[in-house]
This record gives sequence, structure tokens and C-alpha cells, in this order.
Amino acid sequence: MHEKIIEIAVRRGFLYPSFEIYGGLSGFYDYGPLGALLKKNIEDLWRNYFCLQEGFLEISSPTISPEEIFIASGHTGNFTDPIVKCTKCGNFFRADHLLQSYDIEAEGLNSDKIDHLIKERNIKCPDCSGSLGKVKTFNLMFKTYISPGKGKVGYLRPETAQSMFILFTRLYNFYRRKLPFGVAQIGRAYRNEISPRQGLIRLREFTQAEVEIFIDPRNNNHTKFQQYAEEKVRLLPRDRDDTIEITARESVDLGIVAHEFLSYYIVHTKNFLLACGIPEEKLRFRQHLLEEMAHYARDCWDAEIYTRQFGWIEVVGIADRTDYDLRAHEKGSGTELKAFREYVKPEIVREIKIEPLMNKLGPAFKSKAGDIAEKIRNLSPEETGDEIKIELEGDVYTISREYFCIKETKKKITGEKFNPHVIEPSFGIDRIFYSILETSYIERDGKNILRISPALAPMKVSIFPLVKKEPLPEIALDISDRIKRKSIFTYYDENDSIGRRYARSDEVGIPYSITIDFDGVESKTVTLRDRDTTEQVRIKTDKVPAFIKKLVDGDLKFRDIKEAH
RNA sequence: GCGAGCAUAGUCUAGGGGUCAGGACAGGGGCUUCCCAAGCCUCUGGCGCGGGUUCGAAUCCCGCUGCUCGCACCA
Repeated sequence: MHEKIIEIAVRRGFLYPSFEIYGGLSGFYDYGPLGALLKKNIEDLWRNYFCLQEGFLEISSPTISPEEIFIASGHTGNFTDPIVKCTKCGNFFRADHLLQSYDIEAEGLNSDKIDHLIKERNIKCPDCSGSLGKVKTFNLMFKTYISPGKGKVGYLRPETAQSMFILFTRLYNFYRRKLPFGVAQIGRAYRNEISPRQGLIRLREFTQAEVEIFIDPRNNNHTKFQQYAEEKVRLLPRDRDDTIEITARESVDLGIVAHEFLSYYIVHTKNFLLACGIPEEKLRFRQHLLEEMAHYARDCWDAEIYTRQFGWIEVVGIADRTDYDLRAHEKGSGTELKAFREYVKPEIVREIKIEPLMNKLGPAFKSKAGDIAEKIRNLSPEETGDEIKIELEGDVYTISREYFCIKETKKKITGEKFNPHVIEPSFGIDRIFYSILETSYIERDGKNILRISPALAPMKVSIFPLVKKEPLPEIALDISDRIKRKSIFTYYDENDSIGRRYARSDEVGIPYSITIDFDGVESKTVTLRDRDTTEQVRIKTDKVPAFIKKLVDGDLKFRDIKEAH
């Protein structure tokens, strides 16, 4: 089944293993002509759901980033696993985990320290008691050097998300300083997997479609939640062994999903995947176990699709990343990444302050004046009498009342700054691509059919002159041109028998076929065939482009045309 | 990264130390008023890479790479 799908995908131009003529390299795939179109269509559908409908605009950032970003985000730490290999049995172990199993705190230690500890405690292989080799680090990020010579260390991004956090203030201004707002990005990300062996499911270079939605954590309600509140979703909460099917509202009310925002995107994601043609029964949302959750996440639900080959695979992660990332980058960059929350009522803050009078202090204390003033400011008003003593570099200065005053200030505070929290739906486009291929594949009379939805199908309509004799090809090419003027891909084929051509067309998932025959020359009609039923209907040639457009857009069903004729 | 198995056209496969590596399907061209992989003619295309043994290697040996499975890894 899996082999069959991959065979079709490779043979018919959806996928090619990369670098084949140089021997190939696992973890990399080329999308062929039809694959690239299908992928593009998935991305466009995603844009419709997550940009257009949600009002989240898309940005596009570099795939290479300087190392500081990943130091700040925690990726350098989390992507560099210390690994140790047994010299006898050859098994690999996470070196820090090994130490921890001996109750030795190893979190955050570098590999030299861990190596030292292993030698010092004489720790042996837990499997065969053989002696352990040197601790090595394994980094899942691809490293590179920016600029020649010594260059700055950089990494290929392991997720598209970071660039959106970094741009927070720019984007916050773009959205005119209002929360919530969202930003989207479709782009490549890179992870140097140790041994990727699951085709499109685990790639070293892959495409993510991510949205970062910045919200005020005091308001987790979603203004459009109503719209989805009564929709049912299949959930697998972390404390259960089986899925439950409940409405979005129930999931929030029962405290299963943390809040409306997450719940809303679970439903929205479900609807997107259904629009991709994934059958609802092959879809569920699984909550991450506590220990499984990333260091930044508060709650995370994965959309999973059931595949025959790999079982349940994660295709989307919907996480509440809290304010982890914005705070991390604030710290890392020294730049504030905050939003402003206005109070319902402004607060008046009264403050009593000691204010050094510089016009007196200056002439009297000359070069010491600045330091003395600083010390005065740091005193609390209660500590002061008519005079204060200041110690500075061993000398004691007595400052009398004429050099400072005590002032009461009133400040109106209209609100406060805070780090917004981030809700992140993150999609693995390649995995969705695979799922679509797998779930759309069927066999009919020993022939392969890809029942890709009309919206996603790489080619929308085949154009077949029944035989090669004029005027059939001429009419066919003319129809093809008129359809293409509506920005719809057509597939013209005049070779071989008509049955063979239908079979070829079905195998690459073209949902409709137009066949031009001699019967229709006089009456100016052609037949329209539906891939999934093989049914045909004779329609006026003039109407073809408009019908095809409606069929592709989902505004019309083949059945409707059939019934009307 | 470890262990095991595998590697022949686009795909599936036959064979095998020495004149031709054979077939099927797919693909190209041609003929056929041909509606669900029809037929006939014709053409294209292959022993994963590197080294060794040998007079001679696609075949035997070694290494590499890739694929499949198990282990490990999978923020």
C-alpha cells in the first residue's frame, strides 16, 4: 500500500528522492512537477484558512539566523544532546540521562564535565557493563558560518517561529498596537535528524506553516468562539486511553482544553484538514503528555492523522507557548518585547522622593557631586532628617538640607506593559502532503486512483479528443485555452485509447475530464467526466470553462450538473 | 550511529566469471470515427558507487552509499 503510493508518487512526478544520481541522501525529497503543484495548493488552502479567514498576514524571513537567537530561545541547549557510546556493545545513550539515573545532577553541564563525571564515577554501559567511550555532543541544528574568515556562527532555523517572535514590536506596531493579532509564515525549516527513515514523515529539510497569535493572557476568550462552540472534535486527553468526542464548548467548560483560544484553533484546524480531504474518522487531537511537552509550552494538542504505514502521525501542533519566547528574546537581545494593557481606570500613584539640588551640590562638591547625588537618590525619604551623611570612597560628607528637597509627585498610570502569550498552530506541510496521498489513494478495477479534492488536485481537468482526427484536437485545444484563461491547469492528451487516457488521468488525481467526440461537433457539446464515479454528462462546449471553475471552487458539484442535464 | 537483509531500465523482475543481460508494464513515434488500461508495427532505456582478485567482473571478495527491518534518537 505504502510502496504502491510512493511508487505512483515517484513515477508520476509527485516526489523524487533527492540527489539520486549521486547516490541519494535520506531525509531529503524533491517535489516533482505535480508534487510541487499539490504542495502549493495545500499551502494556498492553508493561507485561505489561516491568513485570509483569520486576518493573519504572512511574513517571510531568512532561513539562516545568527547563533544568538538560538542561544536565547534555548535551542542551542535543547538541540545539543550529549551522547555516549558503549565501546563493547555499540549502544548509544544520552549521557546526561545516564548520570541522572545515578542521581547525579547533570542538567546543563557541558560534555567535558559529563565525560569527566562518567570517568570519575566509573559508570559502565547499562546494557552490557562495557566501558563507555568519550561523550560527544549531537546537535540537531545545521551549523554554518556567516561571512568568510572567522565568520559569525549561524544556524539553519529549526522552526519558522523564532523570526516572528523577534519581529514582535514591528508587527505589534503594524497591527496598530492591538491584541490579539497573528502572524503567519510558510517556509523551510531544518533539523539534522540522526537517521530519518520514514520518507516524508521525517525530513531534514521540511516545510512548516506556522501562525503565532499574540494574546493577552488575561483574556483567553476568542471573539469568534461562538462560531465553533457546538462543533464536535475527537480528543485524546493526556489522562485518558481512549478518544472522546465532545463539542468545543464542552472541552473548555470541562477544563480538558485550557481555554477558548486553543479550542477554537483545534476546530479550525480540523476544518482545514477536512477541506484537504482527510476523512474525519482518521483525525484526532491528542494532548501532549506533561513530560512530552516542549520546555516553553503550557498546553499542546497535536492533530494526528491515521496512516496505514505509520499509524497515527502528528501533522499539526497547537501549543500555548506562553510568554516564554518573548521573554527569552527580551533577555537575549536586551530589547523590550512588550504590549501595553490600558487599565479600566487610570491609577494615580503618589510618590515621595528625595531630589538632590544639583545647582547647589555642584558648586559645593565639584567632581564628587554626581556620585553624592546618586547616593542621595537611593535613600528612602524616611531615612532623611535635616541632614544626611554620605559615605563616599572612605570620606564622610555631611549634606545639609539646603542641598536636597523632599518632593511629592503624582503620576497618572494609564496601564501596564506585559509580554503577550503566544498561541501557535504549527503545520507540517510535508506530512499533510503524504497524508493526502495516502488517504486519497484507492484502487478501482485494478487501476490506481488518487481522489484528491478538486481544490488541491495539481491538474484540474483533462482534455481528450476522442481520436486524433481533426477537428477534434483543434476543438480540444481551444477548450483547453479557454479554461487556462481562468487560471486553471489543464492536461491535454491525445495519445492512446480513451480508456488508457482516463486511467492515466485518474492516477494523478485529475478530478474531471472533457472528451471531445464527433457526436458533439455539430451540436457543439462535449462530455464531462467525473473521476470518482466515472459518470459522464454531455454539456454545451461554451459552458465548460465556467462549470470547471465552479467545480474547482466548490461552488458546484458534479451531481448538480448531472441532474440538470 | 549499531546489527541483519537487500541493490539488474521509470516500475516489477529473469539470469549469471567469457560474442546478445531476457521479459512484462510504463514511456516516445506510427496505423486504426476508439468512451473507460483494445490491437498491430516500431523505438528509447538497465547490472548503485569505489577498490581488489582474475587474461577477463554485472557475476567472487572488501569498502562506501542508499533502501527495508530491529535498537538508539525524535526539543
